[in-house]
Amino acid sequence: MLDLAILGLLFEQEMHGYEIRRRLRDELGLFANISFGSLYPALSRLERSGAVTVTESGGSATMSIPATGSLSGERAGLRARRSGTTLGTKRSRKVYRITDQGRTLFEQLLEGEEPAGADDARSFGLRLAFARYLAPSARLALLERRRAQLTRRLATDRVRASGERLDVYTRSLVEHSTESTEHDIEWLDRLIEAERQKQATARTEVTRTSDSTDLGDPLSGGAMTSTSPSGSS
Amino acid sequence: MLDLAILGLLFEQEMHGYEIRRRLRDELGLFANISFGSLYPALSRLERSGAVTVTESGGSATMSIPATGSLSGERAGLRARRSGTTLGTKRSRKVYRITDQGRTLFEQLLEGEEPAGADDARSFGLRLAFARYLAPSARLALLERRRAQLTRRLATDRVRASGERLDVYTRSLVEHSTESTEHDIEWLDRLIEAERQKQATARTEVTRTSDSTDLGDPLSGGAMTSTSPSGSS
DNA sequence: GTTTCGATGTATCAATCCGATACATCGATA
DNA sequence: TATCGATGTATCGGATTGATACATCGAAAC
Repeated sequence: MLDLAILGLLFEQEMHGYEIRRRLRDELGLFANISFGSLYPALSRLERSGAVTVTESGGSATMSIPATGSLSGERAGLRARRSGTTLGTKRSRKVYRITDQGRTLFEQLLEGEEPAGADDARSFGLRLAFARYLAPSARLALLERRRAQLTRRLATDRVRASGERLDVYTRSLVEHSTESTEHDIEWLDRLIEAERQKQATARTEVTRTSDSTDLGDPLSGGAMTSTSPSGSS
Repeated sequence: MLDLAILGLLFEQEMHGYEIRRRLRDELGLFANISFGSLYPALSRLERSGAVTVTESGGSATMSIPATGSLSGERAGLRARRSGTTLGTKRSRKVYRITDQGRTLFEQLLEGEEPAGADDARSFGLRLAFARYLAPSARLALLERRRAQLTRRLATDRVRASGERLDVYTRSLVEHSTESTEHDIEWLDRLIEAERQKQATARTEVTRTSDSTDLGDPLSGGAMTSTSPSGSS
């Protein structure tokens, strides 16, 4: 979940941890205040699995990681920075760069089924924020999966609202929740419609190209059309 | 967080774990599918802290807990039920009952400051679902705290929306999020207005009673007026 | 000039929550 | 009588949070 967000940000440019947090907060809006207690362990996970590489910025040249500990000793890195790397350059920071393996993982996570669980809104919002990396058909599938999910929720919400034994506040809560879900579905319908439109015009313009199936490289198709703002809202 | 939900449900009647989950899902709607991996540990916590007492239903009389382990051995309870309590009565279930200490804790949690963090919507929704247990002034304060919270969010969202460098999908996401927040604020304004109205009429009807400050027993005042539905939505 | 303060930057910890899984019983239906 | 789904309690690993710690840098205050 958080891995997807990190890889998505690193997809276009390398970054250090603090900036990942900042851009998650300022640009995405999801993860209003992502905790460092999740961010740094997530970066460690991704590094261990080979999805990203880390470069210790603090020297002048592109020196590789000084191999001292790096994850064996918890506070070893701190000592090392205090004693050795205080050569008056810049502040010590770790710059993360995505690998080819990381790109593959990113695409798998992005296309994979989203969890139906508690914070589905976050999960969907995150995927939508990176929807430009999806193939048009996968993008449409994402929107329609979300629509179906909200429709199911609406059904159960209506059942709950018809359950009489609710006090004023709980009832207002359920009713407002229902309205919000309806609002979300209308928004999704607009997105789906715009997406269908875009795909139709793209098909007639190109007439016929490498369009057989949506498999293969999920990039190329989606990233190109993302810079053409046509819709209104 | 979950403790508040559990204590709120147990406030009116005793229940066993499975039913707590069911009512959390069917009535509140929050905690769409609360996990047993959080529910049972939470019940254990509450029992350890003395907020609830547990009664092993499975015998005919109101026998107390058989004192065997109860939390020393992890799988001891399972063995005990298999060997000893298979006396052909009912299914083994643990009925939880709130204590006076638990009621005090519930009121503290309900009136306490809600976290400004990630899932503030859940936190607020949960408190609103139990708002009938709050004193009128505390109820109003809850609504206005939430309103201020959403107003702050709206401000940062607008800043984010004015940041140009957003692709189509992210921009749509931010705009929809802003609209939803505005919708929420309008809803809160209706609730606040209704609450003010209710308090005003209550004051003129009673003319003068034990109304000095809202301290003391948070019950009594709130629970009485909850059964008088006057507003529309 | 120096102290203080807030932003930048990395990192850990305890507590909590979730999803998956296991096990067992009950009632109904095949 | 076998099977299946609902009921019921429980644990485990993994992910996330909020709090906290520590350190450096630039600028404003004194």
